[in-house]
Amino acid sequence: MGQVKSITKKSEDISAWYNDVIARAKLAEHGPVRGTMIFRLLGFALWEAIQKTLDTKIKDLGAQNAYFPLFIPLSFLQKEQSHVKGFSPELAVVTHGGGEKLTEPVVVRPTSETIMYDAFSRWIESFRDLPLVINQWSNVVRWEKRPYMFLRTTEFLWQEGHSAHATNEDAQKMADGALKMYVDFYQNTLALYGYAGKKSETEKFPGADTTLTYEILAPDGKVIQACTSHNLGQNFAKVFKVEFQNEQGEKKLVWQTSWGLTTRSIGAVILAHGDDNGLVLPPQIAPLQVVIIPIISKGVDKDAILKMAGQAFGILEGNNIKVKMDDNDQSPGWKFNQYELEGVPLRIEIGSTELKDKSFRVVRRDNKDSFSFKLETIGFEIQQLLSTMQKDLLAKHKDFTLENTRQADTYEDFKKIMSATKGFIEAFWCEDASCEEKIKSETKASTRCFPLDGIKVEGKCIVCGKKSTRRWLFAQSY
RNA sequence: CGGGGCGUAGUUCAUCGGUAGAACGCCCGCUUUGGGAGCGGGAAGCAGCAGGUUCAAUUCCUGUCGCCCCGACCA
Repeated sequence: MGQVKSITKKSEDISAWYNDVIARAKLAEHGPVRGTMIFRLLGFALWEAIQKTLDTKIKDLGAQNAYFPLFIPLSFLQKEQSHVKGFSPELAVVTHGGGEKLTEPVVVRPTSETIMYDAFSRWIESFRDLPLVINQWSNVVRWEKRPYMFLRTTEFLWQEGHSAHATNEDAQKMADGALKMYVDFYQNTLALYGYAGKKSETEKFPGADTTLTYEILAPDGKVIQACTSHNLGQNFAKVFKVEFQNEQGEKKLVWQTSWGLTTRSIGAVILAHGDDNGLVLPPQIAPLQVVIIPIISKGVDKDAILKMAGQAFGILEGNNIKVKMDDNDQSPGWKFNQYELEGVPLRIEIGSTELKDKSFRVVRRDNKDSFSFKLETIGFEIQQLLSTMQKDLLAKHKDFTLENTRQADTYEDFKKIMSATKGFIEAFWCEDASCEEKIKSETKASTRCFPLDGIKVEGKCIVCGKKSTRRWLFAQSY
């Protein structure tokens, strides 16, 4: 029996488990420069699947794709004060090019508001040019002090949507719409439950009036900011002079939004759904949904088994299911482990037993439930099972999230929860930055958001006791 | 930038003053195939880099670079 080092148990050390899964499932590896990441085949296939689904939704929102340059003049970033203040600590700055010192340093984009809106100011002239909704798929660089695979890398891939509108109401609708799109995507495609809400003043995007977010809970009780959607107001419009003439012929500044989702989403999927055997992929984004494993032992009709496997393959492929037949000569046990590691949602086994009663043994990746299907119905049954599994994964993550969302009415309770189970805490906060800072430095928990569906109630700030009108969500973040 | 750890085969590590070894992986052959199969053969290394000590350095010392983990920053 060959010895294969198994991955660290998720419950033992989630960080080691996470790194093991990424390495063993060949999702990614570290690049030679700190904080950079090589997306290997499976890791990039996941990103492609995300892109494919999300790109359609983005276009349904009314956006069109474009591409803006990687290099931005430093002066562009400096135009919006809070923007440059927010980003300057993590900028990669190019000072030399072609062997010569550049007259003006250029930065590698940390985000593209500035370079896009410089162009917008030329593109937009009339109210007839509005709304302008542009999306770009790109990489950005933010020099991270403490990188972490997928969740926090110096270079990451994302989509960034940017829009300009005639009114603040239109801009807010856009920001709301983008967030709704992300929530739908996370829940129905990535099977990840979370809280949608508004960021606090200190947590919002540098340069935004308001920032919307979707916050996802990982198994260790820490929280992942899964996306952002900003109402930028006229902050950038002012400095980049993005103006239009309205019906009355008056010059007006546009109202803008920007919104993004990154490769961090892959990290969230790994963390939330994975188990001791490796990845568990929601069927909707699994690059491979079903693997067929013929099991050929001596004394059985190999050709008959392969024929059966081929029939199932044909039917599934005809049903647009992403299916693969693995008739390589590794042992069945090796294959079982391998595909479980890679998170393939369903596996079909065909051996002597199945050949005898003309059935297919089907095993679910997430809970190991097994089924026996006949050839006549296998297409339908597998379709059903994939959709059931998709829903079950979301339900499971929702249950987990709700179980780990607690209310704390005193700072003592708050501290207790944060040092024990962690997770989300709903607590009253006066919305004063100093109380927020105190909580953060003492408990590592920051405000994650004020939930969109949060209700207004009377309460007292858990730190200072001042009047508060609503409960905010707090958590430690990744 | 603070605290800790580590740089040796593709990977994970062992060796320890006398210039290298295991496991897994990989390649070839035969035998196998219901939870990481067996046997035989094989390829694979300027021991991160630069100095120093020494007859001799992967090993000891100094420096340097890089990476990983833990804190402050962040999608």
